[in-house]
Amino acid sequence: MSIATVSRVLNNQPRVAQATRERVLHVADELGYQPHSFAQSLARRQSNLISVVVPAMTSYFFLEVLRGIQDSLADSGYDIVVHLAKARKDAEVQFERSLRRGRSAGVVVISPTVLSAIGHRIERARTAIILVDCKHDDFDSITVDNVRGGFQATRHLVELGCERIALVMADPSSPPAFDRCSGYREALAKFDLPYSDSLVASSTGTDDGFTEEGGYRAMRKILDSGERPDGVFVTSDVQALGVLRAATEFGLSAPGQLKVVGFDDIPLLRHAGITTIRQPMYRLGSLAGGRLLERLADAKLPRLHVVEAPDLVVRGTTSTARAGEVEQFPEAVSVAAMGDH
Amino acid sequence: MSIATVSRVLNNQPRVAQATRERVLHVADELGYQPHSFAQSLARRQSNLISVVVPAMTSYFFLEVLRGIQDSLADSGYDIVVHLAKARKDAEVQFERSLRRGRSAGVVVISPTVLSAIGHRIERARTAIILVDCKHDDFDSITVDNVRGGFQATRHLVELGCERIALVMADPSSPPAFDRCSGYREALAKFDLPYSDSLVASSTGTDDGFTEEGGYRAMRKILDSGERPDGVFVTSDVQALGVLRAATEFGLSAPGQLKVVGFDDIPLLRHAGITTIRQPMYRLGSLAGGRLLERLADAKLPRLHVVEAPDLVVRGTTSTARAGEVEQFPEAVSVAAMGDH
DNA sequence: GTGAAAGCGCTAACAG
DNA sequence: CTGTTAGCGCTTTCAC
Repeated sequence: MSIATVSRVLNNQPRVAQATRERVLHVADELGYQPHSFAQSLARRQSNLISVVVPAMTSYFFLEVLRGIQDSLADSGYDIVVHLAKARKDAEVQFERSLRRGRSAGVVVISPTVLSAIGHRIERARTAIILVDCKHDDFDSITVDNVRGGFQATRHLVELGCERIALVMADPSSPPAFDRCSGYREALAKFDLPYSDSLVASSTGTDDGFTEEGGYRAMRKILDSGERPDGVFVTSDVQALGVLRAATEFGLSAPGQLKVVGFDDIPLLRHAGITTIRQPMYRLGSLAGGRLLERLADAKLPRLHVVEAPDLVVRGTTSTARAGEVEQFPEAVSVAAMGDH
Repeated sequence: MSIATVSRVLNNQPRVAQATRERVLHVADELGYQPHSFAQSLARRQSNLISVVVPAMTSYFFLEVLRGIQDSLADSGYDIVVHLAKARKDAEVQFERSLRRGRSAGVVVISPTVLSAIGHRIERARTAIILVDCKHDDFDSITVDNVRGGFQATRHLVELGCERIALVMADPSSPPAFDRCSGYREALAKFDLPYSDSLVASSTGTDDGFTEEGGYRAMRKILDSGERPDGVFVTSDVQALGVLRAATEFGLSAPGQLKVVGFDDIPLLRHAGITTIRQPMYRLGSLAGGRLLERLADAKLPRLHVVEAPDLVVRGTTSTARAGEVEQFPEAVSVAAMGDH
């Protein structure tokens, strides 16, 4: 019984006698033997590690996406190494590390903060790479249609009769925030409502401004300037919390004097009754994991850009009818596959 | 210039001429050379991977703890592999995998769900193991004093004049929930308040009952039975949300007719104004990471059991004074070091 | 100071 | 079907 035979059995290779196979399996089980994955990787010239690079945002978004990735990779034999990138510069370092030193088979990069930091460096990578929540022509990406989300939110406000619709956005350098803003402007244009700079404020700072405090300050800015919007689209639920706080300070309550639409639909915040645009976070993760597996199996696959559609979820901040009950308006998912350039 | 010399330089070993060293460094940098970590691990007979086993709870708790671990390990050269244990049985499998197949240098196991599932199996491990949020004599552990937290919460209610204090707890098989309950009973005893089964309800199900729905159902049960508590301690903020919802349905508002104290102090829920017992989640993680590093450096260290003290944070559900403002009553941290048995 | 050589634990031809 | 023989890329004695 040679070591080679054992290897064959453990890897379910054909040319082994049934008797030998059983004997090996039996002994291996008895000894609690586990192949050394590093040695395997070295000999096979392929890793069983997949890196997930995420920004240090303490957000629920990351958690859900990670869950999706993890689930989709559960039976694949790959283990997941998480690289939390604290700062922007850190993201670059983390990425390089995960790519080279860690010898991952593939990498999932979540969120645009990271992408913009990595920039061109990302291009020369030979590993399988999937982008989540950010887009780049050279890599597969799984994103949410933020423009459409912004449009839906704004349209909802228009349909409710709002005529002075404000926008509280996060740091404009964050692609999702920027895109949601674009949707807002598109909707205004489509419904013949004027765009006014004084109705728009962006919150910056920690987590690209996706914070309660950021939302609060941005809304204060608008209100302090004397503007009195009758509706406001906020680029995240967390910020919407701050917007509501600012509104309350000015004696404005939702949905009466001010209708508010957020973005994300964070489960933990459902009780707050914020009308919002739901992102399929878990799904983004599982799609990314699935695609990574496909690409790992065939590196020559054409680039795939999946764009998931967000849903409007109506709650208390825009509607008094059946308060507490969740109405949904799911829309179809659009997938765009494009060949290489 | 041999491969051995290069290895020496890259590992900062002494016996190398300065000139050679610089030349190697220069070329390495130019080529963007990165040592293959698997090969290193194999040759050195030691891993650079640390496994973190977490329950699949979609909770903020895990995220914060992970952040703490990650930060404390940032400059150590270790990478983190995350093992999400979906089900209880899964936890065991994940653990075995992380321990053997993955050849981790060390493991951090978060949360008791996982521990109870692993049980005795964990004992024969030779790897460095740190437990977070659960305790076992054979391993280092970092926990929060849940009994004390439960006591503090209940005492706070007593001091506010409550005489019929209810308890809404999660699945009693969850150690944290159980301990918080113990603290509740201790406080009742100390302040000469009778304990009544009809004032206690536990929520079970998903995530060990640490859910909004779980809290809602448990509170409904108490209220439906005709009990009219004037205060309630809930074993988590998420559950407290459900408790408040149930109370509202019965026309009880906080803090007027019913004072509510939760547990956790989840940042995302601060706006809800729930008085709560704060857990230092991030700190648990960074302590765990730090301790792991210590143990990795010296396996013969005596067992260390760190018990962090939680803090009472008074908010709107128990106080009308200065609503919105956060008062804190931090208490000292207690650390208990015990030798091996 | 530096190089040659022997593995680390496993896989993958290549013979038998 | 099974054993032998090379490595995978790096570290580490042990000579020189």
